[in-house]
Amino acid sequence: MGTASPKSASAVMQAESNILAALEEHGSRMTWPRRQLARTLARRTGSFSAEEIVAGLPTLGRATVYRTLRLLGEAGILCKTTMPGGSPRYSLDGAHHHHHLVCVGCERIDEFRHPSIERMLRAMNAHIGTELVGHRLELYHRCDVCRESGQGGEDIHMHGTHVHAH
Amino acid sequence: MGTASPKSASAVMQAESNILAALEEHGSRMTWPRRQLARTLARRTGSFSAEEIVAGLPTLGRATVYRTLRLLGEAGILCKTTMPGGSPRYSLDGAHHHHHLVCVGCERIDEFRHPSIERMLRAMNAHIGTELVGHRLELYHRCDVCRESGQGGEDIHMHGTHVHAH
DNA sequence: GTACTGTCAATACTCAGTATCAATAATATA
DNA sequence: TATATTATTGATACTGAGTATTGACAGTAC
Repeated sequence: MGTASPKSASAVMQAESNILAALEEHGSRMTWPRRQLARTLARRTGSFSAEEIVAGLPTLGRATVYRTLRLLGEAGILCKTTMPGGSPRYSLDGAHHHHHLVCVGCERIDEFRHPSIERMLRAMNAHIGTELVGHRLELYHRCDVCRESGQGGEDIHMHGTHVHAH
Repeated sequence: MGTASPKSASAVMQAESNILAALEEHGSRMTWPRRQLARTLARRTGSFSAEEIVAGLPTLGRATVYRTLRLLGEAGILCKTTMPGGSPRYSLDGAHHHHHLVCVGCERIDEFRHPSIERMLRAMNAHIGTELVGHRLELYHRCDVCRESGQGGEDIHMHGTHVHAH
């Protein structure tokens, strides 16, 4: 389900131009702060918090970082996901419609698609009598790396956040 | 899918003793603030925010309200759900394992279960190679009442929050 | 009734953003 | 190229949703 190793130089460049292209298509101006952000995000693997990005780019204003992250979300190239405990994490998006597989150990976020999900949604659409307008689905797991190394304690509090344990 | 009308007196009493029983079973002391909270929550229909409850019980401290809501979550009788825009809503829980159907108009939250969901989860468990530890699934819709009355604009921003439009 | 310990209210704090706004920079146009 | 237009920026203050702390107090066990 993808590697945990750092991105190759070409993958980083690819990611960077994807981000810039998304901004372009979204009709946004190409500014120095946005280029900085694109460079920084393109290098990242896994997920990250907004504050990590803020801290890594001290020359940019907090508001600018948050604004641009929102922009990239609207441009469809960045996703905001919620950890079981409730804290938000961002990750770069690849494909179109997908859901997130979140490791509760290392907070790595992978995308997945599966026909069983679409099938389930169709069944639900028929089951409830009304017009479905959206859905949110996240699966939490412990990835191979984390299981082997014992990362990410068992004491994930999932209560009160409507995350169901299996 | 349930009525939007206020609860009957007996339903309120039932809900209230359910809450108190859950606290009891959870090993918590029976105090005046908790009884107040139980009374208040039992009367509510639909979903509510923590601050609504705080405002409605000015004799209780903010922290007490939040603590007790968390407690009730742990006791398995209250669920915290997230609206598409990200704001949290609480609702009293009935059955055991269920998911939430959230109306984006009136913020009413209903519970549902459906075999297609469990089937989907089993399929996903087989599909990904790792140990699933939890999931979060919410379906957003516009309920009949809201559709007829045109409640809840079309301008629900779902971007950047990883809520997928249908 | 006394001790023990859970719970309380008040307060200050954190985290994750958003609103405001004057200054500035990117693009469009002449 | 110069100028006009408008988007964007960074600083700052603010909000919403909670959590941590603490000394006072109240439930329960004995």
